Amino acid sequence: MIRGMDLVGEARRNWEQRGWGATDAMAAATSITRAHQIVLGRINAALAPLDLTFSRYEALALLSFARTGALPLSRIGDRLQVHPTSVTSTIDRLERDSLVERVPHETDRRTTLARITDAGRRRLDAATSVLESIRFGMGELTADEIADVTTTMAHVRASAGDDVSHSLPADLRRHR
Amino acid sequence: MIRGMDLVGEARRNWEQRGWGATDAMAAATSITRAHQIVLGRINAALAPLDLTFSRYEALALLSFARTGALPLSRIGDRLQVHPTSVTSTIDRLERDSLVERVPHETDRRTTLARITDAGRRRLDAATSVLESIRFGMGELTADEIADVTTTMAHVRASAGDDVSHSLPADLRRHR
DNA sequence: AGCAAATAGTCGGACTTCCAACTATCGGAA
DNA sequence: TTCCGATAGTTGGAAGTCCGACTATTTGCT
Repeated sequence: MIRGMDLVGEARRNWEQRGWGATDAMAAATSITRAHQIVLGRINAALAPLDLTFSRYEALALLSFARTGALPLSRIGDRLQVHPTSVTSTIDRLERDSLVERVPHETDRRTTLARITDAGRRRLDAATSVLESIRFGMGELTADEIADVTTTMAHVRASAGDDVSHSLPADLRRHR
Repeated sequence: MIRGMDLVGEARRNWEQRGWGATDAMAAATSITRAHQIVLGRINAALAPLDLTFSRYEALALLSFARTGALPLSRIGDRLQVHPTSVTSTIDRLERDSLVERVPHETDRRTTLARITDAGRRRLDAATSVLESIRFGMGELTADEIADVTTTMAHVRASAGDDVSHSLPADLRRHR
């Protein structure tokens, strides 16, 4: 499928022609943007039939990992690195579909917990199967190329203060 | 700045613990998402004082590269790989600030051209300086790491049919 | 104890992006 | 020449993200 001219190459050409700087950084940023668009698009397209989006899927998965199946909204925001208001709207949407429910915190009356429901767990399992089958949008990349993506993005993430010590595939972690 | 636990590593741990598959692909997709969030966040923060966003900046830059400073909206959508409605809203916003103006096509009455104004060019130049100074959100990455980002993302883009033949930094293109 | 600072969540607003549907126009084939 | 399908752009609606502001609670320092 020939879907497009070389967006990044085109930008690079124009950039150099105009004598602007930081060309390689521009190309890198543009590449990340485009790759993100591709991967997210594939994932969301695959999840659409299940009436889920990637962000809602992520929240659902996070809750499913909690021992009690519930977490304070603030912890969801921390883990997913999104703004508190984004968590509110994500949980609103999940709650509307009865995949999650809000329950008050036992002792701290400020906090609200989101708890995954049985329907939520079923939906999550179905969604996970779908995402596994499309390899989370990574297309036809080889295992090495996929490992490369994680490694390279770890550099970017590290530059923003993210801990990346356990991000890499097991093989890489062992050999380096 | 210690800004976060290892989001990807945490996901990976939970994944394996649950016996789910495609773990490396999941980690890669999550890594791209997070890296994109970081880079875009830095870029938009840097552009905010100029009352621009990255998408509006991209449109402005694209127009500035056209000989006449004008392009049909549809061509903007093609080049930037966004939906026609996104172009409409982006150009609406730029036009509101008089950085761009809509002009009718000479012969085809269906098409509308967006033309960058002098104010638009001035704003673009200022924005470009700012983005160069923050290296397009690539943080403290070395030149090699930045080149790596473009190369690795090219694999992902190629898997979606993107032409990536001119995307890589000049050095790499020559040696491969 | 008492009050200021920090924390938790929500609301309204701005922006971007996509989809579906609709209008207008162009263009090629019968 | 006519007509139907393709193309161009807009509008309305749904989602997601962030910010600023605001309420309610909790915590900690004096």
